[in-house]
Amino acid sequence: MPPIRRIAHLDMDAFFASVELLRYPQLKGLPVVIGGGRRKVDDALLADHPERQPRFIPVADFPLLRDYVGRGVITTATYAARQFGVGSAMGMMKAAKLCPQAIVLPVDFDEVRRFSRLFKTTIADIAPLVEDRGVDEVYIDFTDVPGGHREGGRVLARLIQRAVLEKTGLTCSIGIAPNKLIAKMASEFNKPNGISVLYEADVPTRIWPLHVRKINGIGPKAGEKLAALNIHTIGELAAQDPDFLIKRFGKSTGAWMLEAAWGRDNRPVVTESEPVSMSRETTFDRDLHAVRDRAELGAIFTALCDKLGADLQRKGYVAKTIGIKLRYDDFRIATRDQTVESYTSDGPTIRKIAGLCLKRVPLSQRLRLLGVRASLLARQGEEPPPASKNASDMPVDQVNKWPIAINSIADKASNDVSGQAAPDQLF
DNA sequence: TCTGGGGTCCTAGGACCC
DNA sequence: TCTGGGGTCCTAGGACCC
Repeated sequence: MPPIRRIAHLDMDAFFASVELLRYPQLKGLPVVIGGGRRKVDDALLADHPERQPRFIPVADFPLLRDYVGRGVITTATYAARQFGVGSAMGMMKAAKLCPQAIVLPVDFDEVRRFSRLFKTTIADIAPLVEDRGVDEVYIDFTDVPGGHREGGRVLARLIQRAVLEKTGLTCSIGIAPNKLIAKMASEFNKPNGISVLYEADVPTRIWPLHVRKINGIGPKAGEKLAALNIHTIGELAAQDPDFLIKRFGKSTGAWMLEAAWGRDNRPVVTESEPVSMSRETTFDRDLHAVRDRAELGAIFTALCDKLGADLQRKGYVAKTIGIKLRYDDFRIATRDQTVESYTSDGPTIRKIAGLCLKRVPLSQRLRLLGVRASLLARQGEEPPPASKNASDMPVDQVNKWPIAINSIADKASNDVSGQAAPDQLF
């Protein structure tokens, strides 16, 4: 019989905000939100205080949420700000209404990534099986780590918390359970700077009372659908008949939901994985029109393609499928993909292919966001040989003669903006 | 005055091949 | 000639996560 698994989920506490508090300790305990603008707030602050260090800048000099203008969402809020109902993914303007006195700082991605690497290597030095789950979270397999089972994993978790705090000055919360699914839920039980240990037998008492939305994988849509079926808690979900769930959610989702509700999950902790896609996208300061703002859009488009190419090259990948993503002013999303014969990581080539994608999408409506995506990736120098001969394997310059759709859609778009150039000529 | 940017995975339909 | 599977590749959209 295999030994019981002990899987930990570690979540850094208010990560982005905590990183800023290291730089500005005078803000500790105050409502602070991170997010929004691309403005160099810090540069401006330091310019006003040339002789002083960040930690001596008076609190009164920091920008407030009430004065914030522009688009964007909250990335992280300090616990003091959360008291006011402000939280991750909330629009800045809505947050400003709830907590106008909060201090707002932009995300410093370089700094966040530096601390992310630091806390992850610190953990890996103690327990080597670490799975990356984004910038501020990891799963850790305690099962085969010496001492990993003591007090159900609590001893090792404490050791890791101490090491992370020593190396980074940051706190984290850890849940330890028989699998990733429960560990993820458990890590939220004692936030911040907490540890919680769960066993299989704890599922009915600790997990079943929770709302179904606490299951990692049940989002707004599934949550709503379950609510409409009068299923609110995980325990209520666990009591359902499998056929009932399968009938309403499909074979795989329905079956998975029931397994999840019973706390069953045998996914391994995976330390290495290859990227599936890379992308760059940007939301404009104001909605742009394909024709009327063509120069601005064209420049943004080229810059996105160049950045994507640079990303691919820096990471040593090439791509065979290039795609675009638009978000219209009404928030609808359109995507177009094109797979070409040869792999590329060249900005201008990406731009050429993405330009063809753009011709296949309606452009009469204002745009809020433009994005470029590379997929079907291969490591540079290890590209698999071409497989078959078909239309989508044509060389890039021949793809210009793409037989359908281009003209019909371009015509439609140009009709909508009569008297002006057809959008497809702009890119 | 709504709603960022970077991802993964799944579904479903059509083309094409055997 | 008709019918019918299965498998793979590609594309578009959508749910979900951090």
